Amino acid sequence: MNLKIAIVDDNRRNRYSLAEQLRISAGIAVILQAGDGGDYLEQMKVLEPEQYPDVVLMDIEMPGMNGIDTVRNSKTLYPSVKYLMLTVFDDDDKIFEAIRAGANGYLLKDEKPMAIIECIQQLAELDAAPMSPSIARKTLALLSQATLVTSVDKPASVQLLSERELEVLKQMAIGKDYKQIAATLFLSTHTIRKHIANIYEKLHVTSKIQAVNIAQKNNWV
Amino acid sequence: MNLKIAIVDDNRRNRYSLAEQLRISAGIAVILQAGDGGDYLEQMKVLEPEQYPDVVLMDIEMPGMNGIDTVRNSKTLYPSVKYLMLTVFDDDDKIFEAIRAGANGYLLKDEKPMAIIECIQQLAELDAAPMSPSIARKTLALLSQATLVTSVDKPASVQLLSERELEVLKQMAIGKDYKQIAATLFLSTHTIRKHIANIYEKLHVTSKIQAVNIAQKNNWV
DNA sequence: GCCGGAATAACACATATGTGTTATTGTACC
DNA sequence: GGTACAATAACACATATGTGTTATTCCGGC
Repeated sequence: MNLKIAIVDDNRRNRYSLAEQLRISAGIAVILQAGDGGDYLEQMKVLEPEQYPDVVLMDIEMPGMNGIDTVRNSKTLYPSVKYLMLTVFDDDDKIFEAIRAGANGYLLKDEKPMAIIECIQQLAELDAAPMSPSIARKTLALLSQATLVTSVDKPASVQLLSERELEVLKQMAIGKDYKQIAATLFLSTHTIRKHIANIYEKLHVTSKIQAVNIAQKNNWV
Repeated sequence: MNLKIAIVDDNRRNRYSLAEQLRISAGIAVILQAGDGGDYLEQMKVLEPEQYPDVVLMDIEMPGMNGIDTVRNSKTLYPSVKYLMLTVFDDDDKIFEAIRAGANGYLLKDEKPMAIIECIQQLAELDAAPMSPSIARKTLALLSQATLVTSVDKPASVQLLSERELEVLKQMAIGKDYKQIAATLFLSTHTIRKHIANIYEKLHVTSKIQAVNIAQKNNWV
């Protein structure tokens, strides 16, 4: 089989011990390690498609680009790569966000190493979706509250703001600062500042909160 | 531990072999067997609460009352009983319906007996939600199409923030800066800054937008 | 090929904001 | 009478933000 695995975690110790365990317990090769999302995407850029990892173990809580944004970004670039989220918390919103972003599985970090290995193999070979049972429970709870929506929407004509500006506005709305938005969208902070300045001019406001308020009132976010 | 298990399946052979496996592999007692939902509910009626099964293995496809309707009906009567659905199909709609009905776990019938036993124990002891990986995958797919309906409610205990802090938060929410809030509330900007710092600490956030987002989500403004 | 606009990027400066610390006052509770 | 706490106020410092200005690249339309 010879699986190719990547590990993204800001804690170097975690990465190494996990990589070591994968190697000795299952002969699985960790072909790429990164300390945050930006780092990971940088390293992916120089790989040929046949070198892509089969499964990426992705920490959620990281400085710089977090695990969820990283999955969202890379799912469009590398749709065949599967992501197994690792987290210390089992926070409802995070789980939902990660799933929407395209995560293929969701494990708690204190899962036994053998269980993690098994999940990696299931994910890679069977196209299954492994979850820690406690995560699965929350997933069910979320689903039972959810209403299936036939993907409605498209308010369409928000031609006032450009696509790019809308993206920036969405990031602002969830409380990110310049640096974080820049990291998420792969732009410089200078560009983000310029976009925001343009947004303010178009909306006739002078601060983040005012802009976000207008966006929310008009259902742009 | 001594778990009490019930099995509901229209195929007598399935019931017996499953019961036998539970008994010899894990010493788990099957205290009740039924061939369909009506049968199951009849038998439950004559039991005292302390005799209720801990976990019920529930087939979905059955003549008479099917597994999903059975769970729906019995969840109101016996809320403490947990249901582990067993099915040969992994049909999307069925999964969603079963979850809404109150199923606590969802396994494919061709799961290895040891895996089923493990799931029963996890469900009973840890209050977890075991799922076959392929079911989990479909669950994720459903969730990613779903829109969370927060079912609102609970303004109630906003004792977290003081009255004064709430006033300040409201002013923040409409886009005022420190000076404007101070002027509106006849306070010094120093005081406003202190209030806001306290608000951040209580809400575990670090910026206006994040604080306002929480306030709006909780209907405080 | 040229033009205009959008997206990108950079620099500089004045303000606003986030954070740590300290202090005074009023008031409710024991 | 003491004390615990909310509200008020102030200071200092490091960052984040708002704003003005300039420049390059890419793309669609004429």
